[in-house]
Amino acid sequence: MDDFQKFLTLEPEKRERIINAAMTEFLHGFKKASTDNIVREAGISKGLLFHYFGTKERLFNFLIDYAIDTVKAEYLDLVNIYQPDILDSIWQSSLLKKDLSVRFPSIFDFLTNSYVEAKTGVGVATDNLERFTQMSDKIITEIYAHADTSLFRDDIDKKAAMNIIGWTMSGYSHAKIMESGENPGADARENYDQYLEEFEKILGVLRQVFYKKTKVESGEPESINYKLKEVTV
Amino acid sequence: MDDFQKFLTLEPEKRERIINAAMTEFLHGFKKASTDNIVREAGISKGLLFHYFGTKERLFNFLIDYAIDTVKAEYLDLVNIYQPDILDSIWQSSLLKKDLSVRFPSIFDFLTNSYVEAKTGVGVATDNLERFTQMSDKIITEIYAHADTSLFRDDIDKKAAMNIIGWTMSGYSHAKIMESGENPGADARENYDQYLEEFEKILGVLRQVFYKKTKVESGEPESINYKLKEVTV
DNA sequence: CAACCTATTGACTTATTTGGTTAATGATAT
DNA sequence: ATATCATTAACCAAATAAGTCAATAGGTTG
Repeated sequence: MDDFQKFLTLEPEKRERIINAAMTEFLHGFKKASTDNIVREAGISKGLLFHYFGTKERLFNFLIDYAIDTVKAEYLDLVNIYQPDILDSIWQSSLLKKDLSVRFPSIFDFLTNSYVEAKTGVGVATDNLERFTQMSDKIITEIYAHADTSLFRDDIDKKAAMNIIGWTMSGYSHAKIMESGENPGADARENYDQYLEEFEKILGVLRQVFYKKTKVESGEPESINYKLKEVTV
Repeated sequence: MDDFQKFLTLEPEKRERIINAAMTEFLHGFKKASTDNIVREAGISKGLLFHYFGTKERLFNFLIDYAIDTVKAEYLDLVNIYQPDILDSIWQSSLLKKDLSVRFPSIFDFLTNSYVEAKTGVGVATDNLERFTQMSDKIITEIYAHADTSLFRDDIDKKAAMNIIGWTMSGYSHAKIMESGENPGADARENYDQYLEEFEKILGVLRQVFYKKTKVESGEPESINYKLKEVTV
């Protein structure tokens, strides 16, 4: 809404350093966040932060809008909701999410926590968050609605199967993020190959147990005929 | 270690109200926790809190020890690590965890976050947390070590299968906790039946896809021959 | 070099919050 | 009544809060 022109024309590295410092500090609630911590973490002076944003509240509202716009543009809009293979669909969205998390490590948690706080605590920027959450939910719903359930074995509960797949993916991401959080510094890109490799194996097992058997006659069970969408990695 | 006798002989309801208020407030870190918030949430005066615990730091250390002892006595010690059926094992531990979470809603997060903070932040009570975490890890390891992998289908990666099962369980719990958090008040016990029902269905699907087919000739695939351990519900 | 402009600093202010204290009060049993 | 206990709420000095502003750094133009 307002003009944060001066801030937005900063060199991207500095800009995102400030954004990440602020989002991370706001993770534990608006009130508990300290502007002193933000500027220390971002490596800028306090005057500069208030030069750009005026007040702590305007900074917070800017972050909400920025996070929403970013997640929309670089995640929600890129998800292919018409992908009939739910495993491919979730795999693709996990990749997108991971890419975004590398640039903005706190962005998803920031939005989630802010939404929870907005609903329970003091009134901060509720409208945009409410709309955004509804939009996110709708996209997830659509992904599941467009899933081709005929790919699944006939004898299993399809809803339960899709839930299990979803929880497995988020559980795996969560475990991996936890793990990488222990040794910071050159971690993300370093372990990324191993990460993808493991992830694909998990995916293969899910495919193996939930999908109908393909009519491939090759003896190796490893080689299953599917192609993963190539996404910016 | 120290004598918190006076506090521990309080009426249980008041005692646990204070403990829960404090654990919840400490969720976002030792420094950011405010004793004023704790006493307001617990419904006691500030003088009383400091009468019992002396300093904020002693309160925190007490909470760490209390949480560790409680989780050990009411969770870790009750888990049957010799249960060969990993699905039963995880199901049982999920029930125990849920029971403990009803009494102390923040206890697991409190320990997890405090451990993370202890390793990265200022030095607070690192020793006990380190030992406790190692003990927890060891038990999880033992559960998986005692799992009878011959129950699994021969053609799937057993490690991957067990990971998927674990993530599914934690993912389901997490989703349910989120959901129940939205409408507080008489929620836990109310939705508990439905919760168990859904949970059992999920469990059934996992059993269906990961386990070897049992030689039951009954046409209905719903009726699978297993018995869940009865745990205090 | 001088003049100018914008980006940036960090010491500063004022108000609130912090952890912690203490004198007074309420309650209970002898 | 009195002694003993738990409990309170006002209080304190120190720290921290958000926000300000005069001064400076750095670059561009003349």
